[in-house]
Amino acid sequence: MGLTKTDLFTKEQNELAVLAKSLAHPARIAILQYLLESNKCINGDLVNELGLAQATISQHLRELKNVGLIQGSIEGVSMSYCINPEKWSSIQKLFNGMFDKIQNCGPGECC
Amino acid sequence: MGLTKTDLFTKEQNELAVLAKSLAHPARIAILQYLLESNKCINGDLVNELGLAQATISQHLRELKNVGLIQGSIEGVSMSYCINPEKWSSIQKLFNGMFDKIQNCGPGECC
DNA sequence: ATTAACTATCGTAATAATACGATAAAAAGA
DNA sequence: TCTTTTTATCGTATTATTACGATAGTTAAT
Repeated sequence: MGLTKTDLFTKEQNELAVLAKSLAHPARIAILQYLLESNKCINGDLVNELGLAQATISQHLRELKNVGLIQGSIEGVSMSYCINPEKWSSIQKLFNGMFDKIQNCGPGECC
Repeated sequence: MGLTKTDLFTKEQNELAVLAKSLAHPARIAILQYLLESNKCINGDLVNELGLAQATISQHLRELKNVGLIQGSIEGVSMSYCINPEKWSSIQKLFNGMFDKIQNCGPGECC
């Protein structure tokens, strides 16, 4: 046990969950917000900004990169990260596709 | 270690992360989608629908209830759950507040 | 009063996530 | 070449999540 039973769910449900998980930590939210403000950032910036250890920041950056929300390119001795605009737009559509499904209830239909 | 350092982040960052975490499991996505379709549901419906044990479903329902995304009312012997429309709308605004912050980059500004 | 139906909680095993020190690796500059 | 700067990865301790059986509690029906 303790293992998510992925095969019980649809592809969309798993995809939404994986993307939500990538946002499910305040450090990763902070990284994304920093990127949205500055357009690019390097690991070292974030170490100063967030107050977490360099190894921890690198780990969070990798998770965001794994789901495709950010991308990185080598810039001399450092690494430049930025938002992947296509993926960013697609995650927004995916979430809103769910959010928009709300319907108002008839009498006695809701709780 | 292993403990998220909540105090390093803003209230908004922590709030976004907590809400994202509540969506970070396919079973909870499935529960919400089922609620969006049917307007209400009971634990037993979901046990049949999802194929997880009753105790597991109940645990997921509790997490969604804890963040306020759903609410429940007693209906005879069973429990009727439904989406909390106010919270649903507020989470959508919160996420879109972040999603919408993307800006297009000038030349050489991105990676 | 007993039974049936349904849900919540407890206890617990298995797995995942978080954080960081230590170390490796790669590029730039002295 | 050697040092400096920067990032990634490994190893690991701690905490959190997931899943489920067992059990208790509640309401409705018999």
